[in-house]
Amino acid sequence: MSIPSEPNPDLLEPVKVALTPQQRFNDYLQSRSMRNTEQRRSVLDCVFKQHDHFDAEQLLERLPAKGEPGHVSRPTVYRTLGEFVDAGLLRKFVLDGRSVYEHDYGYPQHDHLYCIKCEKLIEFQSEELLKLRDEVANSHQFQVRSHRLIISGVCQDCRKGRRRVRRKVDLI
Amino acid sequence: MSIPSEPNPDLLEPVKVALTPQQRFNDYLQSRSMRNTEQRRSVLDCVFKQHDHFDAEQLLERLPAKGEPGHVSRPTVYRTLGEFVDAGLLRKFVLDGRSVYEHDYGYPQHDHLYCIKCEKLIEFQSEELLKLRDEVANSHQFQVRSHRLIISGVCQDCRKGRRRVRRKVDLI
DNA sequence: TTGAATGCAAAGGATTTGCAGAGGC
DNA sequence: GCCTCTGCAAATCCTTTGCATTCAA
Repeated sequence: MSIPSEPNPDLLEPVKVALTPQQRFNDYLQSRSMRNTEQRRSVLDCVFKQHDHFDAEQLLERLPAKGEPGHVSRPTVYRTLGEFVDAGLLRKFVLDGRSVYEHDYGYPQHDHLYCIKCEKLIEFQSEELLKLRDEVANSHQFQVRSHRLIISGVCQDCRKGRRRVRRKVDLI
Repeated sequence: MSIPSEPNPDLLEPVKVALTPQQRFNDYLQSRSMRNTEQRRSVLDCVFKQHDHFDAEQLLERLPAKGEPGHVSRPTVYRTLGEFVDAGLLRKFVLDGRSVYEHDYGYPQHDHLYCIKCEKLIEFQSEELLKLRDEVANSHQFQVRSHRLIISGVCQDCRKGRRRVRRKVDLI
């Protein structure tokens, strides 16, 4: 399953979708006469096995090691992640100099709080923000395609916990 | 002068500040026993001569060429930009894989519309956004340090003008 | 069979670093 | 004079690319 069934207060409600990510990706491949390879299947399974944010490096560590079945090389991981973004399965954004990916398909639009101490990403949804975004765009005759809001600061846990680590430069 | 005096509808109203960027940077240097070098002066003048967004490459092109007085090497430009960010003179954010800088000192908080066609950045201010940001943070017991909102799309000029260029991946 | 996909090694672009010499204070 | 700064060259990090080989359809 692609969507965790355990209730988790940190996760937003999944959106109802007709197809599994696998089925949707198959459609995407067929529509472009691309091939359903073992590597693409392996990466897709790995990506949708857990719901979290990850970068290419983390995905590589999570995939089977070299020599194991299901192993995928670094260039292919990068290529495949780009395909998932194109296919609408993943969204990509940049944090601290590297690309971070998150589930898009079957998951609602949202934005993030980013803890500069523990680097945790906390998701939140805001209708109001969308309205505000569209109003601003309208007033500039600007046609919106997407937006990205990241609020940086210190999360609840890190405020309570050990002393705060000060960084020289914000990461966003 | 650091703040342009010509009225420009695309610029927000400058904030009243007691010191010039030069004076403020001198204070910063002295407070850290850092030195007021010709290179730092040259970069500072260049950066505050015009109000716009720029990256390290563009700044290098704008600075005097190698051999000319006021020339600054690439590593020093990078080092100096970091100091300006620390000193609160500049803000930095990442767009399309490179770091972009803009005036912070003497300039009000704002966010951006980003045209994915002509790569223009349009500034806007929204009290409402700040309120919304603080509400969201509050509800997560999150201590805000900063935020970054970029709305991507197509600007007025590019909508009217020539046909739109489609990109494979959004840049934010 | 045949074009698409993979893995390797190598390139790429932006940024950073080690270090010897230059230069503020 | 001391200690910071600079410039150079080289390294680093993340990501992409060229190309011969492998493989799905």
